[in-house]
Amino acid sequence: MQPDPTFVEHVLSIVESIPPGRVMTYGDVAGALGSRAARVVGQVMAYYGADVPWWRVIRASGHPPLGHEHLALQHYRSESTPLLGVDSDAPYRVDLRVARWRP
DNA sequence: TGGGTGACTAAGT
DNA sequence: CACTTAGCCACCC
Repeated sequence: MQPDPTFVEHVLSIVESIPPGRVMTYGDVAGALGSRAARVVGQVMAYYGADVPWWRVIRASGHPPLGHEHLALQHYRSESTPLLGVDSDAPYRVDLRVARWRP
């Protein structure tokens, strides 16, 4: 059961176009497709994101996908992605003001 | 055809 | 700054 690949292909294409050290929000990816289906982008990532740098796609709040915070953090430190709150015990978050990628 | 779902977002408390 | 509410849209049964 394969959904229409058009939407998925576009999502994956955009995610792959995000350079290291930069991130995009789900809403931005959806907007790049001319749609507002931010939630669908998340669903696509959950199922097809295995082969793309999914950690470069985060929420508008700067928090990484739930359940993958630790794994995402490893990638962020590896790519020198701007992080906030990493110095404290509280959950970290990406500095969208700097790391947000604008095509 | 219709209703439920979710790796979301923006606005209000 | 953290939690709640309503609105969204494509996918699935």
